[in-house]
Amino acid sequence: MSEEHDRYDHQAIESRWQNYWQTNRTFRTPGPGDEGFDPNRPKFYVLDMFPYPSGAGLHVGHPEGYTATDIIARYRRMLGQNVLHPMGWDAFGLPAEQYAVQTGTHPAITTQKNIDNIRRQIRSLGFSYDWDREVATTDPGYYRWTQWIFLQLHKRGLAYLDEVAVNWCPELGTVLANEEVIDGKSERGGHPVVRRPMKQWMLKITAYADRLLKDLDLVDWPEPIKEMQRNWIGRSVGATVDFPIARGTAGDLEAFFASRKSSGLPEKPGDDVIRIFTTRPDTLFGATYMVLAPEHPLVDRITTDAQRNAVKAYRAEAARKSDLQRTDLAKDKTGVFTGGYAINPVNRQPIPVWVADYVLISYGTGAIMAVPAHDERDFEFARKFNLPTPPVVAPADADPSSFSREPQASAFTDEGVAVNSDSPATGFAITGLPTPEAKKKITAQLAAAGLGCESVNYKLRDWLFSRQRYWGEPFPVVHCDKCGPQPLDEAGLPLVLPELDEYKPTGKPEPLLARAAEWAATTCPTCGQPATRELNTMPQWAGSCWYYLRYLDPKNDQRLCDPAREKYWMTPHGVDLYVGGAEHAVLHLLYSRFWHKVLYDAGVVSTLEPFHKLINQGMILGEDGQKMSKSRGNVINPDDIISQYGADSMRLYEMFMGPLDQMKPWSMRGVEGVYRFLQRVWRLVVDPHSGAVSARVVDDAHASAEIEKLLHRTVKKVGEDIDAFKFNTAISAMMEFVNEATSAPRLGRSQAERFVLILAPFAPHLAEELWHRLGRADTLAYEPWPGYDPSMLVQTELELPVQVNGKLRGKITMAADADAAAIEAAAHATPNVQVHLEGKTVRKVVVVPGKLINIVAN
RNA sequence: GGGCGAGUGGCGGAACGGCAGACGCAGGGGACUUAAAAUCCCCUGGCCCCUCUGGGGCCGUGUGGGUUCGAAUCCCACCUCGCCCA
Repeated sequence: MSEEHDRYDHQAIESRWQNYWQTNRTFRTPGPGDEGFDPNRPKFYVLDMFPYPSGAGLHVGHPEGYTATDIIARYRRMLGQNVLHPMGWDAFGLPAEQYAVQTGTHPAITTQKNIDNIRRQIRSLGFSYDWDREVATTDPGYYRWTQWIFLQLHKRGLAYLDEVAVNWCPELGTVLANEEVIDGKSERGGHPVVRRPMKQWMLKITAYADRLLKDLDLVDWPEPIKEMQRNWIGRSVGATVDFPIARGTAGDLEAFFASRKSSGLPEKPGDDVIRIFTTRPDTLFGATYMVLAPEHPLVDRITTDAQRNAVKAYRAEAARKSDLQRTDLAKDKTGVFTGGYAINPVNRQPIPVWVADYVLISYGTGAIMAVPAHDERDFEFARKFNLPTPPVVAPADADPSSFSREPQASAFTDEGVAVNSDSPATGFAITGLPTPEAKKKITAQLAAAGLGCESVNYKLRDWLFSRQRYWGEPFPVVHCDKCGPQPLDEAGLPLVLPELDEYKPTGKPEPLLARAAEWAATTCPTCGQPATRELNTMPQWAGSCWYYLRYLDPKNDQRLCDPAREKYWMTPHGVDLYVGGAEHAVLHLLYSRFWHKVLYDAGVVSTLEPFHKLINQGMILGEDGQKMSKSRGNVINPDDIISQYGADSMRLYEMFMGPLDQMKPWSMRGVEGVYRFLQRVWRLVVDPHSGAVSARVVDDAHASAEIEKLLHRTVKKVGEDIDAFKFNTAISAMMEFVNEATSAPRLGRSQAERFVLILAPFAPHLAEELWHRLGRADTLAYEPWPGYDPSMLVQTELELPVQVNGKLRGKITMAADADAAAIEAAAHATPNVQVHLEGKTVRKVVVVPGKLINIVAN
């Protein structure tokens, strides 16, 4: 009886090779200008969405994407490419600040501690990052350039201060972007949010709406993600139309229309006109009332004294609701009549103006013409408040001349033919025209009268860029009473965050930085007079908008990034592969694309888009099939898995679970399964009794030809599956190889080596160890990927299924190059086939070479 | 309400116009062992039949239709779940 002295010891192996990689800087990646850089190799930039270093550390979801990118990175290094594979920290953010409120610990200290912990966890998984390129958004050497980019935006007129209705969250002590508010509560923490007007920095992302939309065609992203971005941008074509507010005398109105006719449509509508955007100008004759959003500036002016109290109460109530609550179709419409009237420009009819919260100040002009006969929401509203609903569009198959003027039972929202849409008094006339022509004609008539124009509207709003938090990038701006807001000189950056002694939110919408009175007091860079620094900070999105560029040249203190390095790594289409969660489908990816395009216009980057191919990893659920959460107690901690089964098992299991982009539940049994596989690999090469190379590993001259063939097939499949991100089936193929190789008596040394090489991207520690034990001195990280010989893949004999009427009735073994006649003859000779053909006439025989034969008979 | 995606054994999944269930897990049987663990070998979709160390039939990829010699795969409708938008 012999003891096993040298079993698969994942802990020893993994710490040995992690130390080796670190001390030898195995994955240092030289770029242009660096020692050891080889410009002749093709480059590949494979990027993970960098994590927020939370106190809870790594979640099992993180290593899923990181393992996928690491496999790609290691594989492509073996293909001889220069692989850029960096990691960093999205380290500004609220949790560290909230912890500071509770304990008084400076957020920088908490952040550093969390980064150290999560870096340790990531290192323990053996990822091949170039740690020399690590960045943290909280590092002044990093945010100096975030501030610099802000100055470029400002210089281009893309950053401006505006008094806007914001989502103010008293609990968090900050305003939030629309995207950060869900169901009237803050996305983080679920605290109540109210709307209030405040002066804020805005970024003019709308100026890039068209390019952000169009250039989606350039990138290789999952179609649903592109679609979500398209919807978010929400481009729609229609018309802008001005409705004058009803005024004193008929003569005043005449004067208004006459002056519009001569001067044309003004840029700004003026305060006696309600400007609206509509995608259906062809329904103007059906407009029976108008609606202003509660926040609309004309509300006060138009409201009559009799209605003033009701309108005031209504506006207060609306301020407490979120946009979502306000637009929910299922919900009852609410609203209040202002007492005022506007004039429909196409027929000069006065129509009542209401205030209702189903109209959002943030969409279009914040006012609408309501056409209840042809819009669901207007129809519901009109029915509730007994407003008329005359039809002005008939279904295309109806007769327009006899079409009823009676209200219909429901809103007809499709295109059709305009009816009841002529006004001899004004000359507007579109009756009988199909919807597209009607739109065109009435828009042209409006333009001629100076009352409207064709226009494009976006759902996308400008980006609210101020936060009242402490732990974010300070704005490089000074407010001067005389000169207004003045940007700091670029050379003076970074503007470093001041120290605070207290982080608690004040409950007032005053930024926390107001507490740093000494820091805030400065002089105006333009006139030299005393001035105050901008006290807001930037949102967390800022730092993550451009981090992929800093990795290219992380230590440069002269520029954001050296142009030669940018060109080498980003040509021809940016980051080659970007992997992360689908939750960033809209915000991060849209903001990032926006900044990238601005930097492109500024000549800082050379590509139109930052990220070429995008993959979203799916969520990993708990063993109970539920989302992992502390309260459910189903959270899996990567540290536990690594200490018990090892990093290689963790990596392999996460890839074996199923397709990368799908949601899938965790299974401890599954981890044990891949752990057993790795043990089998170990025993295939190493004799566990002696620790020497197994006696099964022999000179190549004595290797099995069958195993050689299987190995070629496996090499081909693993390579192709990696290219297709089908890591689960690549692992299956390697399992099949190991099953066969284990039951074969001999394994050639080069066969063992080649198998170790294809396993290496998946289980790098074990592969390095086996490579070493097979007598190789160096790391295998840069060994060439094994090739395969296509002639080894062809089979001389094939087993072909034989079908009768599409049902499997037998199998025949044929030479691979057998002709159809021979196959047919062999099929007919099969006993079970004869049984099923008995008494039937063969009508047709389908022979698919190399696949099957189907005999059709009746 | 709209858009997109997904429904395959006891479980994760594979196959994506050509032998459904690769690979793994779980389960059953056996070998080794004083015993256990570990390891190795065999079986394993459901129902049924026969002359039973084997062989065969029917059913089966959410439901119902369709296209095709042939459909898990393509088309239409529906159901359920998930995500996004309203």
